[in-house]
Amino acid sequence: MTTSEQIIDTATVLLQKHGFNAFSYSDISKLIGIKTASIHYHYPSKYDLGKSVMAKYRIMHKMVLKKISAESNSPLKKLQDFTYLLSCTMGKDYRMCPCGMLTTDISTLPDSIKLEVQGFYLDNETWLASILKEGLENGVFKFDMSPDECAKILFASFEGAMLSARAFEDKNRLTSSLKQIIKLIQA
Amino acid sequence: MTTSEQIIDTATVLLQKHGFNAFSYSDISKLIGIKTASIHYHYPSKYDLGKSVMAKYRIMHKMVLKKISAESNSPLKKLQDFTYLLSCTMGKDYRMCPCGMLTTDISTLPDSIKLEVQGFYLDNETWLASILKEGLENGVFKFDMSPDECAKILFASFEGAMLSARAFEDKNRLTSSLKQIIKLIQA
DNA sequence: TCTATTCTATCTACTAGAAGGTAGGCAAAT
DNA sequence: ATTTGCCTACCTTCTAGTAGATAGAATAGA
Repeated sequence: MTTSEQIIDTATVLLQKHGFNAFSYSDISKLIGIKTASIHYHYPSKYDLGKSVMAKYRIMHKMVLKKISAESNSPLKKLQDFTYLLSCTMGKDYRMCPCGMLTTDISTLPDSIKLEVQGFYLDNETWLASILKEGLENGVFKFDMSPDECAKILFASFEGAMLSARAFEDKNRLTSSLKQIIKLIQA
Repeated sequence: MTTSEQIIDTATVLLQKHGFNAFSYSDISKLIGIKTASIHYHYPSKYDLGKSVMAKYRIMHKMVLKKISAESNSPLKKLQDFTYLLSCTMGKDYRMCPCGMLTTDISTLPDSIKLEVQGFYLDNETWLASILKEGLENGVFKFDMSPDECAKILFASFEGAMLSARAFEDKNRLTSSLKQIIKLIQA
């Protein structure tokens, strides 16, 4: 793995654990054994780093979504796979999804990062909407709104569930909430 | 208003707007025209301040919840009042609920604050559960889980909806999401 | 092929500013 | 006479970021 990849990956974890304004170049430097000046060489400003973190995260995330879509499962199973993905994201150290973290920090961030964050919301909402539409048509799901609207509240609910699990350091809060949310739209 | 109240109120807004690790005693001092040392007199450490912010917020919030409960409205109307309250919290400058902010920052905070944050979740979940139970019994609501479980996912969803509205700086995202979430549990 | 140059990735050393926090003084209120 | 509430002045540590040196790899020209 190249240094710049190591930097991105380390920054991603620190962002997920502590938030954008709670980690420093010094933290990264200690974790990967490199001087802060070297990090500035790869990512001149912290905002550059933040943008790159979200950009890479989006790409990786979209690949996983594609894989879930591609498998010949029922829409329900695909939705469950999605929530399982969130559960893995949180891991055992109560990491948030980076997008959730950056959303609280958003008033302190430049547009370059803001756009990546919004893009991540849209990536997920678009994907969820397609699954929901499929499930609505073949009678697996039932809801009294458009798939687009339902996708929005679903993704927001998932993010909120991660947040509350983090608050209590209780992963069961996440997994059980995710299950119950899905139940609300099951036919 | 006393100085310590002014400090709390200013810190509350800054917390809601930018997060715990993105405002300083200096920010507060500039806003209310007082030196940072004077803020330390009232709140020796930033953690003391953070705890007091959440404690006051909880008290005020519980008073509003009590008022909503007391009015002789249907459980549906009470739930709508609750979501209207969240909408007011967000205001026109996309403030998050302080509890949502502190939850992302939580890994950098002491137990004293953590407990207040968890308390805020429980305050809301308890209140929501009672409304949900009432509505379930008289047939206004319909969901296939316990009122406690439903309260958890409902509050998480609301927090998530605030988050997404903040990400897009779009209040309509909040209000419309809140409406649709309620729709999911309406009989 | 040998040499000169340029590029890459790191380092040391430094800066200016901001952070949270402390010590001690002072005037007004109790 | 003591407490309250604010002040000035200061401290230490951390922050993001810069300048300039260096060693090695890649590249280009003779």
